[in-house]
Amino acid sequence: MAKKNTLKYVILGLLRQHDLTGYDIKKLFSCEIGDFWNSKHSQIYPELKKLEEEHLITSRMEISGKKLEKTYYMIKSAGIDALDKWLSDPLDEIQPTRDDFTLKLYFIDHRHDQRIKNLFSEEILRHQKKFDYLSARMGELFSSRENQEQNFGHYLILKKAILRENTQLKWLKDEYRSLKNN
Amino acid sequence: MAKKNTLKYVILGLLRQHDLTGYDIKKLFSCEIGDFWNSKHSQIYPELKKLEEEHLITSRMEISGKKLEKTYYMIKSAGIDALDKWLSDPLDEIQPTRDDFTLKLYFIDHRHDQRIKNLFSEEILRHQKKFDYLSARMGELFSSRENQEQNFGHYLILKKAILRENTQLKWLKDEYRSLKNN
DNA sequence: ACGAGCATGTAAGAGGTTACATGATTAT
DNA sequence: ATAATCATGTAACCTCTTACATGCTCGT
Repeated sequence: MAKKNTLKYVILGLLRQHDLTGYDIKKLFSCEIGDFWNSKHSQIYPELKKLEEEHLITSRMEISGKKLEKTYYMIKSAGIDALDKWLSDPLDEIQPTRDDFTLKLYFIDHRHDQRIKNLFSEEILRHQKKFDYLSARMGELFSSRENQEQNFGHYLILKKAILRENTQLKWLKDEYRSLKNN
Repeated sequence: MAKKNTLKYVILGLLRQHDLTGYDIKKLFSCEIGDFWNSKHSQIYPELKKLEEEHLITSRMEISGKKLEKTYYMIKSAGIDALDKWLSDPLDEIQPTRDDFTLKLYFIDHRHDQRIKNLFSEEILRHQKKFDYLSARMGELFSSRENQEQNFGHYLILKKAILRENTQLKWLKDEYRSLKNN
């Protein structure tokens, strides 16, 4: 997973839409963007400084209240170029999921091992929660046809994520049911 | 992704099935296990030594041919205990996919951007290849009911992976078609 | 006044990739 | 013979998480 600096392009992509502070970027990762990317603030702030040194973005200071300094970052044309270049690069190899449900399940050999049922019930809860969240966001963001056209990529990936969760939940529930009928 | 040392448990899980060399483990990551885990040999060999120092595994030497030394690792009972404990631990939070197709798509706003079509056609090829591979493995490994029962977890995760690829491919092809009808 | 959240940063160390390195075996 | 693959290892470097650290603002 190391060595690609994808965070760089995630930041550039977000900054192309709006000027943002590091804190704003962090918050975006806890909403539906969190479905496909996440980074801690301790990684975001240094990366922003690095991008500024590379002249891909600039910053401006704003004072909020009496003295709280907020640093807004803005993309520069070199940043847009770098982003566009990345978007046109061929895709990498598909990465392994590294999902711990799958991993653990793989190492349980016997159908009647109780731990399989435990894994499934935990996994169903996790994915139900995610499915509900994503569905709600779809309603909030893209109930109008206009919004779908305006942020078409975002609309597509949200649709894809919901389909994924839906399919997986259905499968999990089916298998869980047949596990109970031993 | 840092900080969980999942590789440790992957290795323990594999060694519980058979004694293996580091090279064997690496090879397993390029077959269907690669769908959910991968590590380079430069990470595997040191990890094996670390696990041996922790007394979770031991090793034995074998000579292949005239002088090629192969180090087979074997799991110890402390290793089995560690593995079992991990299997019973609650699952982590769902991790973001960090998949670059999704990421790139998110940053393309306009329906008519040519790059969307490029992304989809690349992605379709990637997943078609994966789907074909996984389906073939399913046929090889689990055509008999007996094998399904013997490695039940493996059977389930392979089934899950195939369902995932199938659903995704269908979605990709549908969207691709409607993109072409602008 | 106080607590929740806003806002930004650094340091240490674990996890992971790339590149460098070497030598043996097997199939053609 | 020679190329592909078997087999093992280290060093440098990047990515990412965890933990430590600090101060401000807004709502109640």
